[in-house]
Amino acid sequence: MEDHARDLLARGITVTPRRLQVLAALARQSGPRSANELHVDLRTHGTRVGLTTVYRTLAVLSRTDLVHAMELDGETVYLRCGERRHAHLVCRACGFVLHADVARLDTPETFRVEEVYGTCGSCLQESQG
Amino acid sequence: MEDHARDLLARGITVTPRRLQVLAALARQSGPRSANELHVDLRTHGTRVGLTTVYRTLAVLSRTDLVHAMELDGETVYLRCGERRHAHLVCRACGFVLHADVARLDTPETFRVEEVYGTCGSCLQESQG
DNA sequence: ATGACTGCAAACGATTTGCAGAATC
DNA sequence: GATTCTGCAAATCGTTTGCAGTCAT
Repeated sequence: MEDHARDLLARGITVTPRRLQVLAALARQSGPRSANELHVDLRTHGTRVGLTTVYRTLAVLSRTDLVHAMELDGETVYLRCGERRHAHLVCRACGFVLHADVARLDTPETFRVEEVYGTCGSCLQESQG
Repeated sequence: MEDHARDLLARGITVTPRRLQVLAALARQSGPRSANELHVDLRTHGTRVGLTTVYRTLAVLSRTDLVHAMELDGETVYLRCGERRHAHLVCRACGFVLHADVARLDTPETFRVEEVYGTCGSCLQESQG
């Protein structure tokens, strides 16, 4: 909890109860979640907050490296991550996100990788091998 | 034009004027386009067609390797590509799509790459170097 | 005739915005 | 007291669906 406050301060972001609550909600998740899912989680955990505020808070947090926003099945999902620069490998089949150190891909032109979408090993095997 | 018909047949898809027209519209583009942009292009080129049909036709085509659908800025964009298996490197800054042969990325688990989102070389330089 | 293809208008669902009230420094 | 944060309701926008008509086999 206090860690979250420190994280916000370190990035020059005003600390508010909402932001701490949203960070806490994100920390409870095992994978990326949509604004709506986080909203439900927050209310379940006794935080009365509007969906609009959840969106707005996530927007603020996503501008930092604390939270990463990505697209999955046509909706934006958010993942708590922070730490050193890394790329996300997102499996479209199961939604699992792997943090990888592949920050650059050497191709004809250098390309900085942010997210990689595809199918993870387990799902590849399941589907056919 | 005839090529398009052959491509459809080869994939067991009924050949209809609409599908040929949409494939032709895609062939005119230099990069990925949204359903709406393609709709405008079609009407501009004298094809009276409804937006709904454009969506439906793109959905059919996207189920094959002829057309690849991807997400850019919250909307689905479509790219004519076909040919051998390849991954798409999509630059979020300029929308440029690079076809790459990076079909597999060796990470802790094997992962089949479909799209890679990030920033291309030119945009990286522009923003800071 | 039968099943696929098309269009329009309406429905949908995720996200954003306008505005007024509450909280914070 | 000014600025930021918050919530509700309404608006937005891409996309999908219901339904009735058309086309092709």
